[in-house]
Amino acid sequence: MARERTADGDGAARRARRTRADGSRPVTMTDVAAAAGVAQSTVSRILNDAPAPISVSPQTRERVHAIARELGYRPHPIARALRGAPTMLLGAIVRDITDPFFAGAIEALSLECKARGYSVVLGHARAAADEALAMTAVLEARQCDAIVLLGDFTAEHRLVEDLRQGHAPVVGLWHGSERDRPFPTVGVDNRAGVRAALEHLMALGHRNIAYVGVESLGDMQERSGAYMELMAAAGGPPPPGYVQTVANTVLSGQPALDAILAQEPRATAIFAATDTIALGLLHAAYERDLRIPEDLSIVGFDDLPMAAASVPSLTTVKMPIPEIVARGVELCIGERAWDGEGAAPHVLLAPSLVVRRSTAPVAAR
Amino acid sequence: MARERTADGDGAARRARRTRADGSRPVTMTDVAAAAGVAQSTVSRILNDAPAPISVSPQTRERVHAIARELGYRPHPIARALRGAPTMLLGAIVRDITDPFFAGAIEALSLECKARGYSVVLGHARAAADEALAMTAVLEARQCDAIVLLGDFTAEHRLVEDLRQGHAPVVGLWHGSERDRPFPTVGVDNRAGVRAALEHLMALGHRNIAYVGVESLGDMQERSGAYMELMAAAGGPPPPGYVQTVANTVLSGQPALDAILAQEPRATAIFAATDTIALGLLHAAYERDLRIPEDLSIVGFDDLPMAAASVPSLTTVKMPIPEIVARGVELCIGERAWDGEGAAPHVLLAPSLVVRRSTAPVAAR
DNA sequence: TTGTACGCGTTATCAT
DNA sequence: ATGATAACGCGTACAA
Repeated sequence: MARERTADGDGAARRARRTRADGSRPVTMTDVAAAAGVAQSTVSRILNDAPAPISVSPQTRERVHAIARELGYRPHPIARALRGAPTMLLGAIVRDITDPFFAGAIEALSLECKARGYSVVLGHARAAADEALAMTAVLEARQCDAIVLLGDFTAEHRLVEDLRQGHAPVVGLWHGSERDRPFPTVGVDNRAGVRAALEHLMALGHRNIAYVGVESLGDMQERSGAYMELMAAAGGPPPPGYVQTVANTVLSGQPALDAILAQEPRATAIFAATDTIALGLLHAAYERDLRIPEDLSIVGFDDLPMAAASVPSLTTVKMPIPEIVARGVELCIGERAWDGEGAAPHVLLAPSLVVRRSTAPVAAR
Repeated sequence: MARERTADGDGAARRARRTRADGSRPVTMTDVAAAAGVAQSTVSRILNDAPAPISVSPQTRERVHAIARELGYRPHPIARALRGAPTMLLGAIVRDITDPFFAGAIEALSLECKARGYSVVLGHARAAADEALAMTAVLEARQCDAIVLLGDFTAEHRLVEDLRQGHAPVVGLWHGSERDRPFPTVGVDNRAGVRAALEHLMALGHRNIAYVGVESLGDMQERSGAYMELMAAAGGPPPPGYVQTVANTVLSGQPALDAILAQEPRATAIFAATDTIALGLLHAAYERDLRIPEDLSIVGFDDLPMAAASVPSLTTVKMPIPEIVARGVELCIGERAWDGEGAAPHVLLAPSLVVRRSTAPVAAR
């Protein structure tokens, strides 16, 4: 019942916020002022290092500082925020926290924010039904100074619409390449990445290159599109069975591999849309007693940390995560954030190929 | 310069908070009240579903609701919070976001919080020097209703002290098993996990079981302690070279493996303190042309998602992450949160062994 | 050099 | 059934 829930939450919070073990309550500026025998405004000025016309008696200044320390005064960020100060909070809405790729992105985001004195608030919008919650929980919150979208949310019209009506700057990372962007966007040049991967395989003599894609928008669609185009340009389009589309899980490796190997001519290499898929393929191949790279070459995309330590280590397209995150953060809370004038910027960063041990020249038959 | 930084942040925030593309400002209750021709307090009551003696004219109620919707009114969480409402924010301080284990924990935490209507604020305290920052950034913030420590922070005295002086309930997950806990703690029964792993190996005939530990406190120390004890109890203590202590990275696998294999009698199995280490060992063994599990059995700890998809899949001790997180959350923001009376609860959950394909009977010589 | 007073957007307690 | 009003903790013009 709504009533009960409210009462409960309120009570718990009140207890948490206003009392502690010894029954005391948080020390406010007023408390410090009273103890020091000065006005609250004086305390405010002293503790904030006198912004405007510097003027404080060294004596009272020292006294106030001492008392504040002694009383264990701590500023109340919420009161500050209410006054218009930045909350130093950056909201991150991520489609799937489970995805190790986004885990890495969150890590990078957290680091970048930390360097700027910001903290990260996490939110999800996994299922479509969750839009509302994500919206009300994090976004509706004008308590974030800015919001970063991690992944492609172009299909979440409601969320995007809500965001643009909000009052915080928004930036989308890996948010696909739609035409009319309501906010700045930073992503990777998928086409360049796919080209690098395919050229690498072709230089090794591979012609029968299959593809395992992921059922999603944005990046994933761009990658499969680039694969189709580049394959068509280099000797004709691949047979239909060469293209598999699966969920982005390591477990998808097995069915995808089975389907591809059932196809003639037999593929000598597989390009996976993500490292997660590629690692799943490695595992599936092992379970089938297929040797990598002797019997089959595999290339991934992302360069997850695990890609360097798999068996065998994975040749992959390295995603410039830190750079993308840095650009994105700069665009929403940086000194040169987008001012909302004109078209929203769309930054595309270049990936690079990392050759490891999951690829080899095509076997002489 | 402090001055410049303040001015900058303030300006950006003011711009972000108070204006948007069309130059308008957020719609407040006062705005709605004015438009509806009623008092602001009336709007408050209506929009909050009349907490006390229910009494609102259906007409005005409907009108206010309509106008609020039309104007796009959204409550201001900060103002609410200032009034004592819970922020519905839970602070998570994690030692190392890079660690996939904690990434999984954060995921679980995020899910658990979401179910309760909370959002997660991320903070780190990687290096000791960062304590202060973590403190001021997230904690100093009474803006969190509660704080969850992810990992062992017993050595961070300053942080812990700061926390206990704070006004938000704190709970430590995987926080080690020190004596005097200033706050509730939830963790895993490391000894039981180690025992399960070693008994599994011994049942397979292994006697020469080496150990790769991680240089850290809490859980890691408990695991190495349990290993030493259990080995001693089952046939005498292992030779010194059998115990390696490394950083918790996949890259640590190679040096650890080299060191262990240089030891006589040659180990037939290795127990790794974490899956990250175990996966690194898998990789290192592959690079050395060692077959797993034929030449060497390997057991990990944690059961990371990747453990099921490695080559070969990894036998490991499954960490009950969701359960631990759920208990922890319950202890700080749940209905039955610790009331601060008496000793802080210390909950220990049991892990379970997951047998996969990285372990096999010791080879007949 | 320091104190007074007001407002940020809410909620809650009085009156009416 | 609804309107005025006082906090919440802080920053800051303005007055002294």
